Amino acid sequence: MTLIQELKWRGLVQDIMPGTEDYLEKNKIGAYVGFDPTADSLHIGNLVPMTLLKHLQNYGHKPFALVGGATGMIGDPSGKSAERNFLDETTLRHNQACVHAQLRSYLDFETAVNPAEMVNNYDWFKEMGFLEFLRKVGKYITINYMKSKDSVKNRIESEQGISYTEFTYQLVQGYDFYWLYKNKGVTLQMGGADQWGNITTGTELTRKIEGENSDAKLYAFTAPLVTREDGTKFGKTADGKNIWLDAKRTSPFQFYQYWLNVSDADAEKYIKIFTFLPTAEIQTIIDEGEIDKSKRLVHKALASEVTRLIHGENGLQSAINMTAFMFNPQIGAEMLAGFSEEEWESVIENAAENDLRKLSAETLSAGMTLTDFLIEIKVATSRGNARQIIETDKAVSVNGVKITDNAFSLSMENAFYGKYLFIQKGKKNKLIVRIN
RNA sequence: GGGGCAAUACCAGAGUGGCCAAAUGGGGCAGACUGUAAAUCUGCUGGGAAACCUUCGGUGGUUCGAAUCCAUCUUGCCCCA
Repeated sequence: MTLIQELKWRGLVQDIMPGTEDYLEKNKIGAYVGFDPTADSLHIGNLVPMTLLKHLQNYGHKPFALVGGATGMIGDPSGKSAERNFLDETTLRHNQACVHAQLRSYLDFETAVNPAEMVNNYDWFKEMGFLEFLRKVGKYITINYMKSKDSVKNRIESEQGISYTEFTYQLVQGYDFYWLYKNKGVTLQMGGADQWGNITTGTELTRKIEGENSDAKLYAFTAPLVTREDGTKFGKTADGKNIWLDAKRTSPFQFYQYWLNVSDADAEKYIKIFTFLPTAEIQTIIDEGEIDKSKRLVHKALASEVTRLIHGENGLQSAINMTAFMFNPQIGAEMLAGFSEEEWESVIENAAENDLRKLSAETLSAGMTLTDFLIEIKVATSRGNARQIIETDKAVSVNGVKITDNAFSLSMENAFYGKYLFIQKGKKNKLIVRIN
């Protein structure tokens, strides 16, 4: 199987420039994707481009990760309906450094043959003046060409229009490709499907600058945008929060759970896209999963593999331990009572922030009703809501014991070691309250 | 500049003087089933233990009583010039 054949099988190819497949088979080349430094952590929406780079590297090509220090200062109009705000340079610099660090643990920057390399387009744009840009870049591309790109066309036709700055974005990104070609020998650009327009501007620009007769030929392909079967946006929790790669923002446990909870169809799709398991092995897992759906083999393989890729073996182990704790059907009063202080602490260490609450000892030792307690730890939004979940839904358990009386009184007596309370609301919401 | 229409809870959208905390659908939460699924079914979904209080774009009226009527303002849509 050629690299492109495999990537197609995995569902990672949308548009591809003619000749790319052959080219990648016959040469060892440099390939790049760009990352927007809009936050100080990447999120799983960035995982596809990262995956592409890693596949390329595994196949012997040299991956370049471009951090868009310059482009990030402008804003890509692709997929955006409104003009974006600028980021200031300090923030941008900080974000770049963080993104850089995350990529270091994902790609191999150390290997002798084809180490990954990090570049920042701010480095070649910071010295360039406006006149130079117009002469070097703007001269080669017609407005007509630029206008025809979907990202631009949509915005021109929309009421709010598009600023000159965002309109020019594609030239800036296009020049990146040219620059990397000239200075780093990069001949392939990849990205999400929404990047196709910007990418082709780059190949077009290079051809124009180098002249039609030169042998300058750049290649490109894009990956489809990843969707979710349930219609929600990929990479976001139900309440719209991003799933980050930074363990401080999204714990390995939450990360693992995200993958474990995707639909059956998505699990089969994602295991191909996001893991590096050999194709034959993936097929086996899918086939075996089909035999007994309840085992959720595909989900587990997907969640484990991806968590290991991002958080390492330790992160995965912590996620699995935490999962075992939080979703153990046996978990009840007896089991909780058997926990040592060390075990509680280790659970707390692995827990996601969402699953932890803090409460002062004074508040609790004064004694409080379950109703007030639930409001205090933000499990209930009001007293009415608290009564609803306690008495009507009968959904609340304290330390593994179901409580259906909203006047139930809590005090220090209830806390294990005077420090820990375990609260469940329904089947899926479990949290640990740490008294301090 | 002139004329018409609209604004309702998280969203969509009924309600056009009291029976309206406001139909219905979606979403959300919980329960049954299950695989920590999907589909389906059930309950709940402004606050308060309750009396009752706050809510139907803003303000001010009419009325025993207004989301509903009147005036005015704001915003949005449409038509004419």
